[in-house]
Amino acid sequence: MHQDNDFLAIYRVLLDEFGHRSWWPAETPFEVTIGAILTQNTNWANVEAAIANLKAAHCLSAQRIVAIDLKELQKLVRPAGYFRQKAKRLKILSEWIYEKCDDDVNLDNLKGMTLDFIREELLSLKGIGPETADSILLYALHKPVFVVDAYTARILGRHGLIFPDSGYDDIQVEITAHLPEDVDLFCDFHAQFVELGKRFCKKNSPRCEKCPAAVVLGEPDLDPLRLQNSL
DNA sequence: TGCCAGGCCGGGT
DNA sequence: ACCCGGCATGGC
Repeated sequence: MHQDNDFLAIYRVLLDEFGHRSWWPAETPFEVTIGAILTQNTNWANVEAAIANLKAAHCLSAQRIVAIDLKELQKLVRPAGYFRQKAKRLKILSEWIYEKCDDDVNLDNLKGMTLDFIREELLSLKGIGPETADSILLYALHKPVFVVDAYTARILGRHGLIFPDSGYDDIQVEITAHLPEDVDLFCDFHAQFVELGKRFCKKNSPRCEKCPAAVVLGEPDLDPLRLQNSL
């Protein structure tokens, strides 16, 4: 389907194009987890406004999220959209964290647990799916999981590096099978995908003009029928 | 103005 | 096992 080093080749091109992203804007592991919920299907600029509200209300710890009145929490996270759902999801996640962690901001107890255990626990919580769980695992707890998001799937799909009907787990397996298990690489590579997506691979853009990935992958093939036939 | 953004859930086939 | 509607705000 592709050369074994395609993914690393893409990474090198993106790294050269955008530089190290040293990504996920947050000051603490708990703030990462908050952001992972708030950014679900939502522009990061809106998430920033919600986090600023939470910060002003001193709600950037699990204990404070657990304690705050639900209606008040809804008001704080409103700019992030889906505010009723997200307020509930923040409560559920914070209750789980508060029960597991002595330090409800740095989450050191979680860092000592195995990746698979935490992932299963997170996925059992209502409102946490694979991407949110993996974002927490990678960016808050520094566990080696590759985060697959809409940009990643779209970019790889348009370049024919994954099958059109690939699901989240399929894509994750495909990527990690061709990369060294390296937390820093996983962090930066995912950030590069997002940067590339924002600039060149939006949902309804008919063609990725000047897409840097085309240097190693060739021109993107956006015709679904042709793509189907070629696989 | 409508479309999109760093998803996930629940109910129906 | 898929497919789909609902969830919601703010920026271009």
